[in-house]
Amino acid sequence: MSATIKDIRKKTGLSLATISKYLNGGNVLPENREKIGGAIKELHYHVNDMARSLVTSQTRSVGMVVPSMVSPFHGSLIRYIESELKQAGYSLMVCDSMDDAEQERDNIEFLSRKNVDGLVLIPTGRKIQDILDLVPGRVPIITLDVKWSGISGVTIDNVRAGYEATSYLTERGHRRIGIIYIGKQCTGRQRLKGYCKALAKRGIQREEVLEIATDGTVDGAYEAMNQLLSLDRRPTAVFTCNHDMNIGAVMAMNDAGFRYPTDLSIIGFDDLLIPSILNPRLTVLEQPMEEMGNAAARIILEHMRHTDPADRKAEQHVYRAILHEGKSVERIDPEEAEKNS
Amino acid sequence: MSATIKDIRKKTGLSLATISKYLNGGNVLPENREKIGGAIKELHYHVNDMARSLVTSQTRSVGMVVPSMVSPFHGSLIRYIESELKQAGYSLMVCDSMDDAEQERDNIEFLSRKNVDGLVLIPTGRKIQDILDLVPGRVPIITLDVKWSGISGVTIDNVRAGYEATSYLTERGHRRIGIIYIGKQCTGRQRLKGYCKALAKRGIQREEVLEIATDGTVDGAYEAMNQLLSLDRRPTAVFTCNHDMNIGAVMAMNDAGFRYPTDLSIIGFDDLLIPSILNPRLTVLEQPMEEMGNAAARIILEHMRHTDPADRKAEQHVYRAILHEGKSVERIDPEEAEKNS
DNA sequence: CTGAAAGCGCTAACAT
DNA sequence: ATGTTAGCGCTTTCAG
Repeated sequence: MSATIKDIRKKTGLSLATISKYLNGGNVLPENREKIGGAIKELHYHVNDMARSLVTSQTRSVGMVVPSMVSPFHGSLIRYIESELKQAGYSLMVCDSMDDAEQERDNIEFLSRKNVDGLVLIPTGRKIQDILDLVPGRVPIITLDVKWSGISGVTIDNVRAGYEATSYLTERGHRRIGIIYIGKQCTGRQRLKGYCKALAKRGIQREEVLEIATDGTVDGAYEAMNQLLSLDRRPTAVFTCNHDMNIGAVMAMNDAGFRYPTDLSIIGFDDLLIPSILNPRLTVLEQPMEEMGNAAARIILEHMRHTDPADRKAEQHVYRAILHEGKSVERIDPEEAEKNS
Repeated sequence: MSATIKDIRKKTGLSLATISKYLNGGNVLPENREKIGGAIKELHYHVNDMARSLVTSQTRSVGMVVPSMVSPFHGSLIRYIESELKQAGYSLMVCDSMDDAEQERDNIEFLSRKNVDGLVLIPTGRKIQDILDLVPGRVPIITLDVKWSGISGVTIDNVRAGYEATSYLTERGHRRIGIIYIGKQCTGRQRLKGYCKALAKRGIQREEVLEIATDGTVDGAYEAMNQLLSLDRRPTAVFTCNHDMNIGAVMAMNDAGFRYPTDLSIIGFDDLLIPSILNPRLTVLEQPMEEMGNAAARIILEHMRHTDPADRKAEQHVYRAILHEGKSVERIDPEEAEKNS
């Protein structure tokens, strides 16, 4: 039905090799180029990717595994990656892990079996090696949002982000500051680290009850926020460490009848619709989604160009989150707050 | 490197044909089944999809085109579709059209060229035929959210949803009701139709200034809401017809200093985090995302099973949106409202 | 039920 | 620069 290179051979009298070369950007005489180009137009010829795949062992597709497609944070990254890959002729196969490590494993295995040429992972927090074992060594893997040593990845400087968010609060008089972070992931733990650094700088003692590790989901943060709100000595401010957790935390406040910034200040993460739909607007650390997505695409493309894994040098791209000020943080008098608590 | 059926032939002494049959569920003697099964385990054999594709002309992948990956409405549908397809051994290639008809066209073309076995579209509103011409006739297409005649699809009863949303408002005394809908899409226009029906039932005159057609984006709804808010005779309630438009409308209210439900009542669409993070909670029509996603997956799988397009009968699956009550609609006195306007 | 053989459409040596 | 040829790994007639 569809034309093949044999049809082009018939039309041009040239050999399959020459036509193949033309198709793959090799050296072909100008006059022959023209002949072939003409035949291609005339016959509406398109390379048959399946045949090409069989011989090259490449599918020109990359797989992507995300914890949850419903989160605009992931959706947004997918968008930019997909767009870049498409331009390079690569398609993107996505798999949703439903915030479940088991599923994540299966997804990676599934995509490997689908012969993707590369893999972009936004890990849920699982160990590196478990995953690497699932994927043939020739298939490059990169991570997004999370950093895995020895593997290329795109992240922000999470310690810094945590530090800046927390400093923003301490500068406004807050001393009892809650944090809701992802415990099983370096990203979350680094944001916590930044938080600790900011406290230390002000000479504020850490308090375990104020630091709540969750799984990073809306529900997890909902419970975490409730926990903080039910404390005898409530924090005057809370730092939520990702997009979905902003949501859970705000929902918990709504349900418990607390209002920000009057009852409690809040600073969140990621500027994707949520902060700006809220009233008052949420103050957040905004990640450069487009840059991160584009970078991820470029890195995986680069790695896929090197068929020999030895030629692929792991590189970390570290971006910076920018504080986007809303009206969710109140300036308070530290001593006053201490008395009231 | 990886084992092939030839290796299995060597191990079992059986012919390629028999092994292939085994792989594809044909009739093979029990003892031979066992032999082959054993060899497969021993050699860690996996079918090479690329080789299989070349001869069957099937890639076991389906393409999906969405207006925007950032919207949880689309993300959510993708999630459920992907999950069902994966179970059936199909991968999902997604493309984001960035709310642009040009891009949508390119995406469909791109996926066709990637030899997807089927296509799931959430159209932005473009004409049917333009798109059908881009895709080989053998590739089944279905739509989601939007209904295209002659093509299978999954939707909700939009007229009914529009009617119920609007009736909910009229029953609470509202007579001047604004609507922000998608103009270029049947989905939006049907919700408008339901709106009109509900007005008519109450004997309320339609007013053009209250009916604003937009492109369905956050920004579009933002402007639309501003337009409504600046009217001399403002509506007492507004109906926003999809997830992203809820956001735009609420943002506009926030920015203009209006509060719901006191200054204005609002009823929205889709229950995906936004309604419940808002305070007061948004009253919305909730679509059964999981059912819709699953249905879409089942339909496209069914269509792909029939290699002859003639065997595929177009079917519409119509679900129902359920009103999920929040606190964004105020009960008012119609006559009082009339006097004040 | 099994085997032999042809071929899907393309790439990549290798020779010219 | 171009042509010849041999596969890539699998499915699928067609005989037996």
